[in-house]
Amino acid sequence: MPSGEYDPETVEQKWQERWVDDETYAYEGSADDPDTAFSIDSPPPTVSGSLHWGHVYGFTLQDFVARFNRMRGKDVYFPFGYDDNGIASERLAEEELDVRHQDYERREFQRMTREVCQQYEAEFTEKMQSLGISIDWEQTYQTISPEVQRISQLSFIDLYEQGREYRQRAPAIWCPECETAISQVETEDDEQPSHFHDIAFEVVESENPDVADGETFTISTTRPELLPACVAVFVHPDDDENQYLVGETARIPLFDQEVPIIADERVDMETGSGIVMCCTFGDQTDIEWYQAHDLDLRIAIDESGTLTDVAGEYAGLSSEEAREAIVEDLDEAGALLDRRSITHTVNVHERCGTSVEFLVKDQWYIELLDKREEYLQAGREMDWYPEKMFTRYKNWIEGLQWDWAISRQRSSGIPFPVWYCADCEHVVLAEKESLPVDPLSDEPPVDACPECGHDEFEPENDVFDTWATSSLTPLINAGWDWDEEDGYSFENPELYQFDLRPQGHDIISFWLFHTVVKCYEHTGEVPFDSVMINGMVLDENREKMSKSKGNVVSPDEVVSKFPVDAARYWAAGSAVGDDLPYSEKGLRAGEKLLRKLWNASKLVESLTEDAPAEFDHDDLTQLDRWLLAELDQEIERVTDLFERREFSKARDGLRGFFWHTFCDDYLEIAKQRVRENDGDASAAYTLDVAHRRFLKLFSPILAHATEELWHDMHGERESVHTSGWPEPLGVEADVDAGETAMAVVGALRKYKSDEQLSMNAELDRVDVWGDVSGFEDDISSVMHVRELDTLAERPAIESVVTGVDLDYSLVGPEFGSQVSEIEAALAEGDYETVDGELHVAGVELEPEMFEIEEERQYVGEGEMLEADDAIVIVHRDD
RNA sequence: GGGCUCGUGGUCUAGUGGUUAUGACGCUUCCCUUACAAGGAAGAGAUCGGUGGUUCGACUCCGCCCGAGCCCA
Repeated sequence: MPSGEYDPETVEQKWQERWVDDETYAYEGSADDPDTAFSIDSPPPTVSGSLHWGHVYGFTLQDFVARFNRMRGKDVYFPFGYDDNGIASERLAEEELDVRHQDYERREFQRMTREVCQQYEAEFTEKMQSLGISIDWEQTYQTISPEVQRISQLSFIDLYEQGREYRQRAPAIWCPECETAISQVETEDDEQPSHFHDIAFEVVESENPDVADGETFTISTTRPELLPACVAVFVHPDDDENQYLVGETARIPLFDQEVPIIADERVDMETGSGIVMCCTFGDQTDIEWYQAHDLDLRIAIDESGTLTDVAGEYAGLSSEEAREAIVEDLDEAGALLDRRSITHTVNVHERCGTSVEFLVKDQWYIELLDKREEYLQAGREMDWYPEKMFTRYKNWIEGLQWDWAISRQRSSGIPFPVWYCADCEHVVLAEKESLPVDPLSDEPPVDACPECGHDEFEPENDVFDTWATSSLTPLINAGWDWDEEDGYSFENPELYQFDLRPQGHDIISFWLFHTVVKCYEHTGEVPFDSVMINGMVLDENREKMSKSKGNVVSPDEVVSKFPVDAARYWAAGSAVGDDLPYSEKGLRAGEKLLRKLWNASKLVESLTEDAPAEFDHDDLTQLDRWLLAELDQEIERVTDLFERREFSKARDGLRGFFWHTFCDDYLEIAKQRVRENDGDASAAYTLDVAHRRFLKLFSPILAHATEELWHDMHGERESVHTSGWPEPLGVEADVDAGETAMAVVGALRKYKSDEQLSMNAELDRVDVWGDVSGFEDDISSVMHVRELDTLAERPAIESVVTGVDLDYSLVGPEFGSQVSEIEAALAEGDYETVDGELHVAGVELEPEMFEIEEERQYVGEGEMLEADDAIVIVHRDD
């Protein structure tokens, strides 16, 4: 029995433990029908350190969907993945064990990483459970596990066999610090101080009379160390001043290679001298030029950022050392015209902040560009919550310029299951049944090259980009595998396609997109029925939380200060897809609702001790039927909103209905009826029924408090979360009369408030004109009216016409530009009504087009109140 | 530089071509009413970022400008 004050700390922890112990949220898996299963594929969070708001918010929104669907009778599959296949966990293991991954065999190091991650996984599990997320803890996976490695390698082989993958020597974005290739999306811009160097280039002797012997021109560069890599010089076609150079040949100072001077629109005329050198490779444009003009390759910088033999005497220097040396020598040679400090934007690796290089490497690619239209169509087939987020997916695909590079030159990660013939470079794949393999430790499946018969093989050193694995979570969750008999198939085919994919809006472009591509190619089916995009959690001032700003509020901190249910209430407060600002006010509002629910429940409990379990709905009083009918409407509304994932509206509407209609209007009356009418079976029954229904409706959001009350008050064994969503009862009621009655009560409350009377002050006599039939006693009892009469006749009032109110939605289309004339005439009072029609400004308006506004003045005894359509007259004897 | 999103009382927020623009928090006044004063009742407070246009009518649609954010260059 609920008593005293609500104690969320005890209650929440109790239920969190019991839900896990009882496996309340276990996926039954007995149904084969995909319509009965409701499957969720959450992007697994990186397991290193602590849970942040992005996780909490995203998972809480998913939990609303999961709980709602579970209540609706769905068999919900809500798994959890730990992403520990990546640099973060690698670093974690190295730190924790004080080792270097290079010192271990890849497989051995991964085993060690798995062990280190276990404790972090346990911590994550505990935190997720302490947030009351209804995850099935029997359904978990680690992205570093051998099972997931097997799926990743199967995925590679499947795509290779479908001809969707290729290996190419191609420019790769390279981080010299991490010594790995990275993808375009792993780079970011950074403003850095640098120097602009004006360098004189000599024009090679020419037949052209416009070019003087020994003529020079100036190029400006921030990277003089790339001079040995220079393969061309570019001039903008609109650059009249320098146009005479086009077609000539330039000689590079210090290095003396001769390069063509070419016109191209990609030159930025505003920067430096407007003449620019093109190197292998300084930036993205250099690559474009290399491809467009079929230029030479002069690779002057290697993987570690060291200069190569191409740089002659500078070979072996780091690029910084080489820069200083070259600048010095240029100066000596008289070719350095100027050197000045600037800040400019450079491309850096987002993880370490090092400026990236462009290298030419052998890389594996997944082909994307040829199927852009198909992937766009796949995106269209999913339901987007909110719909507008589809645009981001669309823009991303339309802007794609590169296929997807999946090679990473790292020593740890999931290896490519590939060997190459040492002689002819023929690709040898691992056998599918033997996966996972590591070519560095395992032998290839053939003794001799099927192509040339050579018997030596080179293992592929590279590992997969982590996205190549992260994009497989639907396949991991549904148990995708291969065997001789069935080929590729699912262990749990009913889960695929997944009903819900949650995703932060910042990573739609790669995580979601890549997942759609991979799964679509493997199964021929779009992996998700719907995508739900969550916004970012901002601080109280709507600014992004960041460690450098010091405005980070941790979830732990909040949950230790506020009930989890209050945090869930707050999380339901933004439209899906919008950012969610951290808000103590929001949390306190949640706490208030919990308190209200608790206190109201205490009262309901005290009133329903003798409530009958059954009661013929036709025999309920008007008021009780009215409440249940209103509740029916609310159920329909809330159901619809939950289906559309408009949690904020569902929350606010339900809160308002519970607080005002149920507590303020109904409960105030019902408590007196039960107390005064010896238990009042009709009211007690209604309270009991309504209260159960409220708990169900609130349960997806206020998961803990509703569970506590459900068990405590209604003695149920089963969890409220599996008790079934309420269906409308279909109770017949005079809803209009009920609403009029509530308006009358409201008018009387206002009267008492205005007259500074207490709410339980007695009123001698009240006359009501208006249909409140069946509610008379309810009004009298709650407002303490001694004698309540309903008037057959409208009380004598003087009506003063104050104006005419037009229905513009009818008048506008009908009369168009005459509307302003009509309005002017009405304002003048220049109109008359004839047989219900309004004659004004030379036109006649039908009765439905207007309403005569009247102010009513009561001239009889007592005081007149207006309550919607009803009129209330209060008589006081004093 | 390009794309997308968003600017509504002091703060947060609903809303959409057509009455008096929703609600919450805060504020003011009143009320201790045996579930809850962390409650209840009432009230004040907004020319809907700015500016042009379309329209009989714009918070809503369109253009431009200003401001904030995200993604991509």
